[in-house]
Amino acid sequence: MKEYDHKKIEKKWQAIWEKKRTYQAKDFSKKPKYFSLIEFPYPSGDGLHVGHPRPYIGMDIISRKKRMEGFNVLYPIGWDAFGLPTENYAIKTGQDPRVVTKKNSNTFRRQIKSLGISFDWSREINTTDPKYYKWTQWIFLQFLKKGLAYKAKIAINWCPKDKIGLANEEVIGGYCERCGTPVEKREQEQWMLAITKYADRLDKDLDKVDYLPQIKLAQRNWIGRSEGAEIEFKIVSPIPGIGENVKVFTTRPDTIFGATYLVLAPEHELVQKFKAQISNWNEVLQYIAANRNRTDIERTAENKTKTGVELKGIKAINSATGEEIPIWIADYVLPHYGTGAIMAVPAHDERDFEFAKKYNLEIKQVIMPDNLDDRNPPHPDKKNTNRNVVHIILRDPKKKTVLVMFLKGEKWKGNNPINFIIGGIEEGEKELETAIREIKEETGYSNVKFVKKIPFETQARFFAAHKDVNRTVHVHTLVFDLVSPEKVEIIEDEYFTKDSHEFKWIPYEQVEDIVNIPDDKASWKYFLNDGYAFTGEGILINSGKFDGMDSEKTKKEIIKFVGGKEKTTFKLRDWVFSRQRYWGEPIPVVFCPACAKASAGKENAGWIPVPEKDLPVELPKVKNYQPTDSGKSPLANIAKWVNIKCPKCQGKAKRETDTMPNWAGSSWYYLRYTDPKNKKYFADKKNLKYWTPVDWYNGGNEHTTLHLLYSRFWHKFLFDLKLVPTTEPYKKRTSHGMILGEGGVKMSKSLGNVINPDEIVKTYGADTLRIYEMFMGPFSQSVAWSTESIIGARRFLERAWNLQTKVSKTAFDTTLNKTIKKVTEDIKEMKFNTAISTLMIFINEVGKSDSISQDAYEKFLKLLSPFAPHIAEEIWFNLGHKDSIHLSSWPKWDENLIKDEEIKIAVQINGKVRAEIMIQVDDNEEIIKQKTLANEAVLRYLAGRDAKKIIYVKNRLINIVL
RNA sequence: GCCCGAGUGGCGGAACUGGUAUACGCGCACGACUUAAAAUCGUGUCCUGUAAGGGAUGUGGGUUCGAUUCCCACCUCGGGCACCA
Repeated sequence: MKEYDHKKIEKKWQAIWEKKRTYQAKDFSKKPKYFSLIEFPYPSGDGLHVGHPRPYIGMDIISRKKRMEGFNVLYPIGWDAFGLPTENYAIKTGQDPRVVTKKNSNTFRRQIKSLGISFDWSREINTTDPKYYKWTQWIFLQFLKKGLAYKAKIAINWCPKDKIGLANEEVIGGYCERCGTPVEKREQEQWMLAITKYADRLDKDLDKVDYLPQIKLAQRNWIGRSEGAEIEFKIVSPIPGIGENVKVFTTRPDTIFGATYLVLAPEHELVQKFKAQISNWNEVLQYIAANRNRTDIERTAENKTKTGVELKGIKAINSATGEEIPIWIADYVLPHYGTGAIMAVPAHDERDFEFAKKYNLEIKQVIMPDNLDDRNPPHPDKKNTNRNVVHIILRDPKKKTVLVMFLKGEKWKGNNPINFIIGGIEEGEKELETAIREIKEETGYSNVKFVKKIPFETQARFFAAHKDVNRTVHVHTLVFDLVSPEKVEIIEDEYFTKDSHEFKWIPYEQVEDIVNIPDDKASWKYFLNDGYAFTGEGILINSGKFDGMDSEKTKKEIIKFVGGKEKTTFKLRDWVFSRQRYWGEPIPVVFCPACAKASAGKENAGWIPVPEKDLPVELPKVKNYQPTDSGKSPLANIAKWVNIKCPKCQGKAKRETDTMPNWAGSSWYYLRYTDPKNKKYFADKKNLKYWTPVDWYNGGNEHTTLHLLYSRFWHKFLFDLKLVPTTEPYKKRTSHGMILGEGGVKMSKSLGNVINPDEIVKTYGADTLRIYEMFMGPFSQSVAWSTESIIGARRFLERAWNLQTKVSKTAFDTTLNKTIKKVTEDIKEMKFNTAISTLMIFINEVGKSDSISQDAYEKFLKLLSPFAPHIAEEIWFNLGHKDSIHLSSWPKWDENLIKDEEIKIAVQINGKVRAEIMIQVDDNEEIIKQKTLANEAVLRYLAGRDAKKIIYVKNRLINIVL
């Protein structure tokens, strides 16, 4: 037998597979189809690093297994090649990005091919190929036709020195990434895609797909559905002027009685409308200006303190109470979310609370928490009673202690309440009177001083054991200071005796831990922190006819009461689809001034689509790739290209010089794979029908909100045009973890810790690299690279290779069948690391014997083949086969052969393992108990004691409790 | 600040649905083969203790006969998002 020579073997089989088209997907087949997809790479100038292939290998294993299970598998690849890095390289070196892209993708292709991944290379696509981007442009025209593409003024990041718009990624801490100049905001006309029109469906249809739960959650958070109401508030002014209403959006209409002021975004149109009525207009203007010029640096430096200015001279009317409330502008209210205006409810919203504290605005509680005391919950069969009560925080200000009451007695069943001084408010009595009376009667202290009432009331429900009734109480908390310690005599009654209570002075810092009823915990916290916003649901107070009702259940009624309407809003914003850059798909429209005049006032007036027959609008060659001084794409400099006849009126017109973002080409690429060479359609309907949806899409976590959402949006749009057969593009989505550099830091050129797979392939072979990358850790998590550890993967393959000298009889039935089962199931769940360790265990087992039967060896090779395709194929042919192992059938296991007859189980005493015994599988409990109690070690531990309890877990362990 | 993920030997990691923690691999130590080295093969390898035993899954509590796994609080690391009414 020859030595294992990975260099020879791997090159040889790669050539043969390519020649025989082993991995080509066939359009239409009797076999069931399977479409597996990875995110196609961006061919950067740095070439491949070892992190790139991890997902490709993972999905390769899935795809290869699916092929062996009889599926017609489509596993394609291409290049997502438009975008910034190549363009910046072009600007720096003056090289044509087309040339650079070609060079880079050639390198990538060579490197990926050297790994033996079963891509169908005959379907390779490239987003920068005019034959491809013709269809990207075509889809854009469909958006335009349906009114989902529109122009809008949008603030962009602008570097005043480079005179260039910057991507968020190029802004580092508020400064331009390349020249360090502070970045400014600048308004620019941009093409937008109305993804928000699909927000609802993008959210709801997540129910239909099989994505990892974190991925669904991330998408849902990004879309940010929120149910609430739009409510109008009237604006009034002593100076007669325009009568206006302002619409606010709120998710908490139930708190409207507590709306003590109104806040508009500084950009809100009504601010300008009331210019004449606003008496501090200069101050307002200053605030607006400061806010507009504020760059990201200043915002971060500002440390989140909220700022704002009152619009003096105008007021709003709270639609629920009819009271006049002040109006403010503040930048914590965003112009593009909801209606750009809010009703502020400081008692029940954290931001409003912070703002109200800072500017001394009224804070009015309208919801109190409904505290169910779960230590002493109401009894279902006891009488319910209602009471108003005062709780008294009696402080000794000199000693910094508080008087706390410990209830004693058997009736509480160990759940004795520990609380402040409590007293029921009698008919006709004031809170303050009750408090003073109770202090005197219960504690004897007669010289106390009222400090304040805590403006936070609560409701409590509990079983009052001392009176044998259920109570629902409305709690008012008052604070008193002890002036001097003299006492009068305590008044005892039926319930209040010296034996039923004990009072202790407790230091401030211990109060929170000692007091054990929720109301006192809450009011103490409120007292200590000088208030906080209670944002939960509860019982309405100070809310007119709604008092006493449940806040959650009353929302709809309150909306009706104030004449508002229910409304759902989303965080998701429309997609800015223009870039003033060279290296992207030209947006296929022209601007015609004559047509603009004719259709003035209409949306997109003057913007005429390029006729579909004239697509693609090819990207012309330019001399200079730098954007123009005015911030336009370098395309604007090519008069010959820009000036064109209007396709509609034949008048003088100019081409749009904006290009598309690089998310465009990747929003539909998976569709092109089904029919990559079609000249008439982006893909034939028959092909789409057969191949879509993608059965399994694996990609990076960083793409879960942008790319994944954008492509779902495009797909749904195409579905609405009846151009694709499914509502969702991807049935299943998983994600992989990054490969980090040695020591767990990110691999990057600047750190000099990038590992090039070429080196590894040369030294150890592609199969070794594949095994190592799949073995190093769980596929979904980041793992640090370790060149030192690769050798283990190589040794494993060599052992598998060396078995060729041992082929004869030994069958390894049990081990083999266990291995088949485990590997089959692990691959399905992407547990590649444990699948490989199972294969290693098998090899170790066989290594102990002199021989292995050909049948067992072949089954093992089949299991190995998705992971290490070259070596498996080579041995397979050495064993006499004439057809590829990769087209053979996946082995099945026999459940009967897996079962052991005799097994070892653990014997625990009080939960600790003290011995092991051998049993026959499925022995009954009696036999096992006998065996256990006969065991020497067990007897030693029992030392004559009897077992209180014996727990037997079938075929696993027996636990004796003493 | 909010959301998500993670924390287990010297290192990467394993552990089904709550049931013998540390599989598999790296490294290390010893042994065999060799003139020698490398490679290979074999044995050992959580900590502590002579042993019996005791202690370990980020920390502290809880539930349970039994917790890496479930609950509560906290700490650390990684990723994402920035005031979303």
